[in-house]
Amino acid sequence: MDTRTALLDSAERAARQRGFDAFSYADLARDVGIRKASIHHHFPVKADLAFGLIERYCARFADALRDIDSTSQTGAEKLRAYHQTYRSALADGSQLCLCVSMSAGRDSFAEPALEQLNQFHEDSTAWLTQVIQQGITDGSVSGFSAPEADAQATLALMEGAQLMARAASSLTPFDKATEVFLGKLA
Amino acid sequence: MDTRTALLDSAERAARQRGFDAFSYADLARDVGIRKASIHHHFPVKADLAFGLIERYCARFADALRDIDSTSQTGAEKLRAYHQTYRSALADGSQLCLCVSMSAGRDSFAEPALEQLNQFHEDSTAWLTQVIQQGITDGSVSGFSAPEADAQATLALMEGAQLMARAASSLTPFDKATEVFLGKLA
DNA sequence: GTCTATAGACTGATAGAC
DNA sequence: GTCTATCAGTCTATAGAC
Repeated sequence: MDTRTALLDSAERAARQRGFDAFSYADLARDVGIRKASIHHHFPVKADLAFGLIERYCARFADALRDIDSTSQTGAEKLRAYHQTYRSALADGSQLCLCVSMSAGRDSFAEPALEQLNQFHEDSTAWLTQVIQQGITDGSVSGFSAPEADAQATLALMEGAQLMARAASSLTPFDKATEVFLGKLA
Repeated sequence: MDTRTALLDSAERAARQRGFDAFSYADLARDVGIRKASIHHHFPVKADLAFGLIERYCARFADALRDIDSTSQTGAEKLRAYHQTYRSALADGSQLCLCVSMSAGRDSFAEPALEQLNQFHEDSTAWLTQVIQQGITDGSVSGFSAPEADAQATLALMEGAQLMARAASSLTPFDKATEVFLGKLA
C-alpha cells in the first residue's frame, strides 16, 4: 500500500481513539514501520497531516451521502442509513468519528483545517435538511416540521450521542439517545 | 484566594478552552503566579488535578440543578433553565462545558475520574427524566412521550450543540440546533 | 523516499533548601 | 507552602548521507 495512505490510516485510527494531539510521529512510525523522519517527507509539519486527514474524511463522507441517496428511496430510509453511519463509526464505543474528534480538539488546527471542518458541518446539515424535507413530502417520517432546524438538531444529536457512548465505552448510550429519533422514521 | 482554588480555576478555564492535555503545569504556574514545582504540592500528579476538576464540577452542577428545582415551577421552566446553563457555559463560543471537554479527551484519565464523569451523565439523565415526566404531567411541554429516552436525547443534543458551536466559534449553531427543543416548551 | 543523527523546546515530576 | 535546580523522557522538526 501507498505509504501516504498507510500514514493517513494510522493517524485516523489514532485521532479517533485518542485525539489528534495524543498521538505522535513516533507512534505513526512504529505503526507503519518506517522512521519518524520519513513521515516529514509526506507531511512536512503536523498541520499538513491534520489537513490531509480532514480532507480525505470530507471526501469519503460526501461519497457515503451520495451512496445513501442512490440506494435508499424514502426520506426515512435515508435517515436510517445516516444514523447507521454514525453508529458503526463508534465500533464498540472505542472511537469517535473523525469530525467529532477534531471538533473537540479544534484548538490545534490552523485556518485551512478549520475551514474544512466547518464546511463538513454545513454540507451535512444541507443534506439532512433536504432529506428531512423529502421525508415530510413522501410521508415516511413524523415529528419533523422545520427541516432546517431539525437538520441542525439531528447532527448535534449524532455528535452528542457519540460523545456519550465514547465516554462510557459502550454503544448503549448512543442507542438510548437516538431511540426517539429512530422512532420518527416509519 | 486559596492557591488550590486558583489552580483549579485556571485549569478549568484552560481545559474548557483548549482541552485537558493542551495545558501544562507551566501554563498554570504563569497564570496563577507561582512556580511549576509548587503546583505538585497541591496536585502531586496531573491525574489528581483531573479528578479535582471533575469532582468540583459535579458538585457545582448538582447545586445548579437543585437551584433550578427550587426556583422554577413547571417542567418547561426547568428545561429552559437547563438549556440556558449549557448556553451560557459556551460564553461567546470559545469554551465547552467541562463535561463535554473531558468526555472528548477521556483517554488521559484514570478510573476514578472516568467514574465521576459517567456518574455525571447518569445524574443528568435521571434529573432530566424526572423533569420531562413532570412537564408531561403538568402539561407544560409537548412532543415528549418517553421521558427516559427523551432525557438521553436531550443531554446528547446539548453536548452535540456545544461541540458544533465551539467548532464554529459562534453561538449560532447551538441556537439553531436547540431551536426545536425550545419550541416544545410552552 | 528512507535513513541516521541531532537539535531545541517542552513535558510531568523529584530532591532538597528555606 | 513555595522556592531553585535538575532529571529523564517526550515532542516536532531539520540536515544531510544513501
